[in-house]
Parts: sequence; structure tokens; C-alpha cells
Amino acid sequence: MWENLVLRKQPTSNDVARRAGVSQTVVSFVMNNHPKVAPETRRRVQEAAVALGYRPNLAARSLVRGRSQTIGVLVVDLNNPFFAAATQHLEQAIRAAGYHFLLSTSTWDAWSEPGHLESAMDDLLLRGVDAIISWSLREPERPGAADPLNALKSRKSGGTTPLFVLGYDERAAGCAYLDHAAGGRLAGRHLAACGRRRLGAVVNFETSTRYEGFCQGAAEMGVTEKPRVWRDPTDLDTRGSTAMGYRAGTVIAGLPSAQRPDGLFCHHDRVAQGVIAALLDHGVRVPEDIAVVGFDALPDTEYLRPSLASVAYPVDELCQTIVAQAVRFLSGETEPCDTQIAQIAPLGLRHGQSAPLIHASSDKE
Amino acid sequence: MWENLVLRKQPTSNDVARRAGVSQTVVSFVMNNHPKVAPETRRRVQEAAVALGYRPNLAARSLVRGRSQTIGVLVVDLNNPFFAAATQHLEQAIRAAGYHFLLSTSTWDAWSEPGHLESAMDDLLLRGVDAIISWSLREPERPGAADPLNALKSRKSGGTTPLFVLGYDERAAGCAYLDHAAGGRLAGRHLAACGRRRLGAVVNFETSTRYEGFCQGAAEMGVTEKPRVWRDPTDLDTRGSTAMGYRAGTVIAGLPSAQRPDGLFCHHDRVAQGVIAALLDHGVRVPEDIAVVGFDALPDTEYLRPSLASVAYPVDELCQTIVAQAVRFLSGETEPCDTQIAQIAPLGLRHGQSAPLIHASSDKE
DNA sequence: ATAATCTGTCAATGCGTATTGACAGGTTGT
DNA sequence: ACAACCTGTCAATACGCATTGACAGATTAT
Repeated sequence: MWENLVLRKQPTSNDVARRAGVSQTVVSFVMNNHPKVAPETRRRVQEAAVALGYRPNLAARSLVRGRSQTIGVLVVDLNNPFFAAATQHLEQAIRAAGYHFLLSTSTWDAWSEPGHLESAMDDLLLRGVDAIISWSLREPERPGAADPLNALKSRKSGGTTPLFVLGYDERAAGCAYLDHAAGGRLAGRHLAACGRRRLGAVVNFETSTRYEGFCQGAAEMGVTEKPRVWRDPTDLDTRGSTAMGYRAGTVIAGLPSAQRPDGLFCHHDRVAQGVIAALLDHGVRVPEDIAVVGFDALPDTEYLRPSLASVAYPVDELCQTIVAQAVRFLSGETEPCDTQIAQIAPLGLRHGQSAPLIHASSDKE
Repeated sequence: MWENLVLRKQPTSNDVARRAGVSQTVVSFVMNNHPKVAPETRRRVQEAAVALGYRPNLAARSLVRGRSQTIGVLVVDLNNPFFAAATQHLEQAIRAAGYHFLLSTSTWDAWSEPGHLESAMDDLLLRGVDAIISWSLREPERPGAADPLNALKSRKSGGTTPLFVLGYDERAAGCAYLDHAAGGRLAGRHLAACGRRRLGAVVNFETSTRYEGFCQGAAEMGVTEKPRVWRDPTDLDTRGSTAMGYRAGTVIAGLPSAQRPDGLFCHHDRVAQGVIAALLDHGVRVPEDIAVVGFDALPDTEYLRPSLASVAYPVDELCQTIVAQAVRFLSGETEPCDTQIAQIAPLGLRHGQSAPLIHASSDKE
């Protein structure tokens, strides 16, 4: 039975004041650590607050303060484990900094509709977030595509809310991004070091930096042939989906073996998973015939078989950095017109074969 | 350069009123579709609102209304793709119903700390959510474990906020849960139909319902030996992690082949992935030596190789159902003391071998 | 024609908090 | 002893909106 529906009114600062025998002002002072409160009074108020279970009403607080102590986060697709992990990290960093966390999500389908990004952003602005953190959606090859920065600027009410961009270097109030070229180079060097000479890359939009690094890394290790590119312009997901990987893998498996690459760099691990599934389905051996390298190295990557080498993306560090930027900005420790920029190096190449702890416990029924 | 820092004040309903030559009251009426506004006036106000880019201030609105038109969602671990997908669905359903969506996330580590659940809930209550949706955290085998319902009741301010529980049948204001037994039965019947006779199950807490269904399904198909259970009480993740699967798989692979099961049911696909990885690493062939069935059948499951049969969990339907319950409750169409209960059937068994569209496009560099 | 009703608008008020300026009582400086 | 300064406290106000009750003008009923 579900019985606790008595409409117990939430205690207000006035209730606390009455109980503590002071004015509401003093309660507010105590809650905000205002210095001019006598220690004894402070104690009494705190006691009363605890006794009543008082929690300041956030709506009233934001109303009067004009800011909400909230940082909004814009994420396209939580089904992408990379974004899911990042969201998790962002929330923790934001909370640790004493801010509230507000999420706005979507799907790639919805995302591509015109106006959707704007309305997602409105959603955050309406709640009076003090800052917005968004993944870069820049698509150099689709100039008309959704762009958080423009979307924000175009909102009448958004002119004042700073935007912090994750993933690529954009001139917002701040940005934190990976050294994608370095990541690509790791992949290129690895495949070359494994003796692969006929390289290829499966990517979607925004290939340039990672792909260039990849080519460079391969070249450094003596690969002369420029890696070939497979991409799928029909894939909505800016960063490539598993399905896209599968399609690409199917095409590659269908090539005459002389033209087939023997080493593949994939934009991220899900793409790689799709590619590998397709290759296997069509009788191509992995990694004997084609070695595959992914990107991101999220925890579950190590459980893929055949195992997958992957460039380790320091998501956590990126998230902490961008939140630190936002906090610095909001506390005014920053010239308002400066852009804070952080480029972060990849953590290295993580090899799938590094087996997890083999330490089990079982139990008979 | 980042220049848009002019502190353009947000327009208020007063600004709109002035521009439209009416009182603020009328603006409020228009924004809320109050009937008593002349069509001509309504038009003028709307025009002015659009011109100024006016959006009602949500903080002020919640303050005066005493409710926030917001539904809060509590999720333990976004890194679990199942929860990530569900969160996505929940957000969409909530938005579609005209409510705002507020997320509170955590990690399993943090979750197990005492008081963490309470503070996560406080976080939602503080923002004045009108209702809370949470996944069931019931762990029959760990009676002291975190329990959203108790946590909510214990909050001084929470007595009034209805809780809706996803996943299992709990007596909150409402719940929507899968017919886990039916799901287990599908798995049992499938393995038996494949000729497997020595079955096993890898699960964590809350095995009972799925496991019982599994046994029943197997028995119906003539499997006489009761399936053995592997579990790992040290695994924090209530529903089992990939790492836990790997550990279990290692143990199973280490058994003398006479004792080894030839069919395994895993609590969900990530566990299955871990199990399979371990089996392969130790030279056990999948599915020749051991066939594995998972649970959830999230989109990327179909890209696992060797392919994995999986019980299709109608996450979307569950999410829509629970949101519908919450909305019904909040609009008063429900007896306040009634519990709305929905049991939902699994969608069937999805087979990994059903290949995705083989339709590719490639492009030379 | 007057009363009764209806329409559309508005001024006033309250939601719960943060903040300001006033002020009473105490302390220090001369 | 009086002024100048601190220290704590409080009453009053504003934040942006929704809502109520009043009211003027128009319409209908008697």
C-alpha cells in the first residue's frame, strides 16, 4: 500500500526562523555562511533547520539570485557508451564543484531536424543554467549542420550564457579537446609496427585530424602507401555508428584480396566492432587478414573478441578540465572575453589482450 | 574570439506587457492559454513575446505554482547501455508529455555508500520535482541495500512526492516491470531446443524470477537436470557487470569438461560478453562447446561475434508505461492511494545471426 | 429604460529567498 | 563622558510569475 500522501508542507526559512527565535534574514545568513552571525545564534538556527528538515527552495533562490548554480550539459546520444561515460564524469565533476547538473539529451535522428538543437538549448536556458557544456558537433564536411555555438548565439536569451565545448577546438568561452592527431599517430604506428603495409581507415565526418595523424604515424614507420578511407555520408551519427562500421566492413570484405587492406583504423570502438563483425561474417580473419585498431578504449572494449587495440581517450580528464573552466569563468577568475583552451594528450594504446583480473568466485546452487 | 558577453537582460512578462500595451496579467493569461482573452489581444501579446524572445522564467513559475512540471529520474549507472537506453527513452517520454526531465546519476561504487541514495534523491526533491522515477534497486539477498522507496520516505521533504519504480514490482505509486519469468523461460526453451542438456546460469543478485523461468522453460523441453548457478557476491553492480561475467566464465572454463555446462543463461548481454570472452580466452568454443543466451537485446548486441541470442527487453514500452502512470497520477486521474501496476511481456528471443542491412557505400580517398 | 449578465482587462497580492539599509546595544578611543 | 566605531539583528524590499477579485464596458433580459 502506498499511503504517504499527506500533504506535509515543506518548511520554509520562516518556519526555521520562528523556531529558532530569530528573523528570516538570519536564517538566510546562516544558510549562506554570512560572517555577521553570532556563533551561538548560528548554532540555534542550524539546529532548528535540521530539526525541521529544512532545505532552501531552489526555485526561490534562483529567482532572487538570477542564477541557478546549475551547469547544463548537452548530449546527443546516450546510447553511445563514450558519451554515456562522459556524461557520468561530467555530472560528478559538476557536483563536486558545488553546482547542479542538468542534462538535455536527444537522438541522432531528432538532432538532424532543423531547430531541434535550438530547442534543446532553450530547454537549458529556460532553467537558467549558468553555463552550458556541449560536445562539439562541428562537421567540416556538412557546413549547414547543427552547431551549438551558433544555436546559442541565435537564442535571444542565450547571449549571456557561456558555452564550453568538448571534443574539438572551438572558440566558445572555453574548450577542452583531445590531441586527435597524436591519437591517430599511435594507431598508425601500431599497425605499421605489426607489419601492416596496406592500411585503411573507417571514419565518418570529421576525419581530418585523426586520419592525418594516422597517416603520419604510419609514414613514420615506413608505410609508403597512403591509407585509403571508407566513410558513409548517409550515417547520421556524426562520429559513426556500429551499423556504419558493419556496412563498411562488408564492403571491405567484398574487395578482391589484393586490394584489401591488412590494417584498419576505426574512428571509435563501436565502429570497429561493426567492422569486425562484418569481416568475420564474410570469412575474413581478424587480425590475421586484417588487424583493426579502434579509438576510445572504454572499459568494455577489453572484452571484445577478437581483442581490439584501441587508443585510450582520457574522457575523465577532458570532463574535469572543462568543468574547471566553467567554474573558473563563473567565479569571475577569468577575463570574460578570453577563451580557455586545453589540449589533452591521449593516454596511449590500450591492448585488448591485457586480460582482466582472473579472480573468480562461484557458488553451487 | 568570444565577444557576446553584453549582459542583455532577459525579457520579462512585464516587458512583453508594455510592448503589447496590456497588463502583465494578460501576458500571463496568454502564456497559459487562459480562455478569457480577446483574440485580437492574444495575437498582439504573442507577437510582442516573439519579438522580444520572451520565455517564461521557470524558477518564478515553480515558485508560485509550488510544482515544477518536472519529473526526476534516478539512474545508477549510465555506463550500462541498458540504463543509458532507458534514460534516453524516459527523457523522450517525459518531454512528450509536456514535463521537464531531470536526471540524477551515480556509480555503483558511490551507490553502496550509506546515505548516497538519499542525497541523490534530495537533489531531485530540492528542485521540486513533481514525481520521481527510479529503477528498482531491490536486492532480496542484501536486505540492507539501498532502496529508493525507503530513502524517499525517510526524507522529511519527500513524503509528498510520488515514486514510480521500474524493473520490479514494488508498492510505490506505480511500477512497470518485465515478466522476468517469461523472459527466462524463453532462454531455457531456446537452449533446450538447441539440444543442450547441462545448463547453467550466470547471475548476480535478484536471480530468482529470471532463473526460475529459465529452469521452467528448460524443464518444459525435457531438461531434467536443474541448471546450476554461478554468481559473484562481491560484484557491486546489482545486475552484474562485464567483469563479473569474465570471472564467472573463467571459473566455468576451468571445470573438467564432464562437469562443464553446455548451455549458459546470462543475466544480461554484458555479462554474456564477459563470459564469452573468458571462455574463448581459455579455449572453450562458443557456441559449439557452450551456447550462451543473454538478456536485453540492445541494438549493439547483434554485432557481437560469436553472435549471441538474447531475450528482447521492451525497454521503450516500460519507459512509456511508467511515464504515463506518473502523468496520470499528477493530473489527478488516479486515486492517490492506488498503485498502478503494469507487467509487460518480453518481445521474444532475438538471434544475433539476423544480420543487419548489408547496404554500404564507400569512397576512395 | 433599468437591471442583470457577460467579457475582457487590470491592480494587487503572494510564492520563498537574498540583500540592503537601519538600528540597538556594546566596545573602544580620547 | 562623549564620540566614533563594531556587532548582530531585523524590517522591508525585489525577483518574475500566476491568480484572485474588482471593475468598466458591452450585451442581454425584463
